Amino acid sequence: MKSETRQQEIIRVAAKLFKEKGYSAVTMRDLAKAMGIKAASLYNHINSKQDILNAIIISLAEAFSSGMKQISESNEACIDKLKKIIELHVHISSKNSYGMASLNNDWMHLETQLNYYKKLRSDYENDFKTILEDGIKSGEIIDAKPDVMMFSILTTLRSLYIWIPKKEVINLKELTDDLSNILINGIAIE
Amino acid sequence: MKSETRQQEIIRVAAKLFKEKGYSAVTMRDLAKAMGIKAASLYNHINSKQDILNAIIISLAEAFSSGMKQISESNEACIDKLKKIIELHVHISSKNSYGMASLNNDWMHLETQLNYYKKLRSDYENDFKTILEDGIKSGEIIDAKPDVMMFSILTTLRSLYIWIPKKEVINLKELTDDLSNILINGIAIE
DNA sequence: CAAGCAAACTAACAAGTGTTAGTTGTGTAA
DNA sequence: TTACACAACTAACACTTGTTAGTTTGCTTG
Repeated sequence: MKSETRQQEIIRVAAKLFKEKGYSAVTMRDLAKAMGIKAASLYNHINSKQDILNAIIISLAEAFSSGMKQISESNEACIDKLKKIIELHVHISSKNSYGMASLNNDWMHLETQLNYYKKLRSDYENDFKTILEDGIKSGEIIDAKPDVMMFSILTTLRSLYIWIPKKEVINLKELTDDLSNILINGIAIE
Repeated sequence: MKSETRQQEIIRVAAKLFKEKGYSAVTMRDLAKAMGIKAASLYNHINSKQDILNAIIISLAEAFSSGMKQISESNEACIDKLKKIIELHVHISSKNSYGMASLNNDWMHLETQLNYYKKLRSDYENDFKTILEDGIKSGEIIDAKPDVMMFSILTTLRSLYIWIPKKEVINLKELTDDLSNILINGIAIE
């Protein structure tokens, strides 16, 4: 059990601050104070503020990509794939709710990695839409506009990072099931 | 037909910039350039950068509050109230998608108005939850956790500002109906 | 003990920040 | 013509920003 390096610690604390105020509003002096050191000392462990953002966002984006790859390549029914996607979001968002804030709100401040991030995101969305389209063809889901369905489900999942930490106790399996039920079957009786 | 004042124009252009990069990353010189003037000239029309943010956010938050007041005080069925809420979000988000970005992402940069904003938001969410609870009691909607249902619906509605401008052409009535159907009845067959 | 190294420090920089003061030009009303 | 308000300007301010250079501290290992 190797413990966290100082660099990982800085990135973790940075993600927390970025969630509260956004990347641009957090200064290196803010981050240093939260770490209990001086701003200049941060540079013994990281190369730049920008690199911190890269580390936070890209690792998360890649986690979603590889999760989606596994799901989309499986032979499960469309509805089951959707449940797996919900599970993926709940899982990642609960483990790293701070980083998820940057992924959602600060991706536009990426520089060298911006195009890579955009590619990962659009691939993800295309896979998602394909799953829905397959479900419509196979008669598993209603014949509504796939992009409206995707928008509705995906924005809910993308906002989990705001909501999960607000719950005092949280049973992730239960949350996944509740969300699956609501997102897939709706909230109306009949 | 009184046309836009210079102040309103500045606020409108600011909202557009805030949507792209967030409040903190937009400088007064950025805003001035977008207006075709020098930064100092902005102060002939506005008091401070902070005041611009206040103007954008508070007017929107109040629009939602008064919309919700009308809906929650009506005698309609719960499901119909929900449809009205969806309509409210579609309507405001389509009219002011730039400002909605600030409302969602930059509210924490409010200063004097922060507590007022938070009050409006929590009142709004309480009214929303009450509508859901009433719907459960009256047997209109399923007996699932009201906060999970609210989270799911509300985060979708709060993200409309990202999505609406991406559609080339958009029929707002159609979008409202599609969203109502998906959010209320789900996407599964049966 | 000596050497080495990781990780903190102080001091400083050049650039960028929101904002103010005072000035200039332009169109309109007296 | 004069007067005046409006809306732009230039110049500057005090402060904050990310980052670098060079130095010190204290542990670990030969």
